[in-house]
Amino acid sequence: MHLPPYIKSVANLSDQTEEAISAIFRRDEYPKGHNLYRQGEICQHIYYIETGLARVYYIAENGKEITQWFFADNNFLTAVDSFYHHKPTLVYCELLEDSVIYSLKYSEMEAMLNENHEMARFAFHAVYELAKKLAEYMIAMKFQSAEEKYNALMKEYPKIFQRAKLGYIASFLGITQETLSRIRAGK
Amino acid sequence: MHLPPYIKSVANLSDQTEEAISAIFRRDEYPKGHNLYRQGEICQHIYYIETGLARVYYIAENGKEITQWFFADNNFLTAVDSFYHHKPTLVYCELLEDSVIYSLKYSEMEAMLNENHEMARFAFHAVYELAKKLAEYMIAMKFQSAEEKYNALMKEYPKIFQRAKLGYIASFLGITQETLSRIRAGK
DNA sequence: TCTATTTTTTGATCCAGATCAAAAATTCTC
DNA sequence: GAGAATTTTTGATCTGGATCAAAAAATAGA
Repeated sequence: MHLPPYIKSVANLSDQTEEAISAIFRRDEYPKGHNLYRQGEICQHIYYIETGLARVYYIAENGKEITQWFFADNNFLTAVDSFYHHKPTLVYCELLEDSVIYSLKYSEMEAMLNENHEMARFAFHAVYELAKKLAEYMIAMKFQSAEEKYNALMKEYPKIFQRAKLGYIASFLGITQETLSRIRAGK
Repeated sequence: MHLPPYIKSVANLSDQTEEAISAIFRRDEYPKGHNLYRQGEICQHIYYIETGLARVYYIAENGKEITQWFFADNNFLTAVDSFYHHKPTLVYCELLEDSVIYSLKYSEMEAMLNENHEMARFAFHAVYELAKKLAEYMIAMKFQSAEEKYNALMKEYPKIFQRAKLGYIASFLGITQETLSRIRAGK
């Protein structure tokens, strides 16, 4: 993997550390439909999506799949609590496209954390990226009408409609697929 | 400040580092109504609430205050993006009770990050706590009826009704105050 | 290319919760 | 402790979006 340049600079990493971090990431190509992790499993890795699209979802009490969010190219991704505390995760993560995924095992990261403080700074950054995304999403989604949410998503990430199916996007927005379909048709 | 014991152990900090971290936190007592930060400002600190209650909110387009979330005793709190990237924050943070607040300036933390890798691990942990809280909240709030959200909040944090006013709690839950009042009355 | 399967759209109905308005209760302030 | 200000409750009405059902369109498999 090559670390996104802005991380290197913001986290103030030396060339050497960047090299070390890049080296312990493992590169994989997975097909569409592959699960990075499943509910009940312990998520042992932090992932970085070079290309592709992942969907994080959970199963509600009524049995429906509710999309929690999407992660596209150049994003870090993990089941935060599971990863950090080695507890079973509540959510699934499924790839919606053939994807190139870099992964870093927690145990290896921890080992480097102990001997290299720049590595800790990197870890800080990766979790920060997740937290930021969550906070933005929360503000965006609360108290907006279905149509406003749709417009916000279109503005921020119009390609999502070519990359994920309607039902997934609808549950991400917290509305039904039928409503999303109607909004899109402009009625 | 005394660091919560579980952080010391999970983040695997030495007594010495715990001491150092505790030492650079500043202790303040603020009255109810004080703002830890305001929209448009750069949030320069990471806060830890020893006792008290804070409300993070933003102003929607219609001028209404929308509560994003609450932070009570023994929680870390900051405007993630602003803190990390020194950008103006979009939200306000207001104390709803007289509170004892510990704060740590980013610049000081950064300095320690450079000379002490355990400090970086602590920073990682603090941001992790925020991310976890966000993720849990998101799952809890999506696709639940007003009453389910109310029940979930009551279960998780019943004291909130003695500590924050109804309107704040309602906008936290994404419903109106009137609806919350009716649910509470059991109709 | 034809068929089967999945996904999206459209239609009709209905209800949870919003909105607007005003009364009741609680909390400040001097 | 009386009056003012704030907060909560209650009432009446209305609507955005859910639900259920089925047709149309798109995609995939052989």
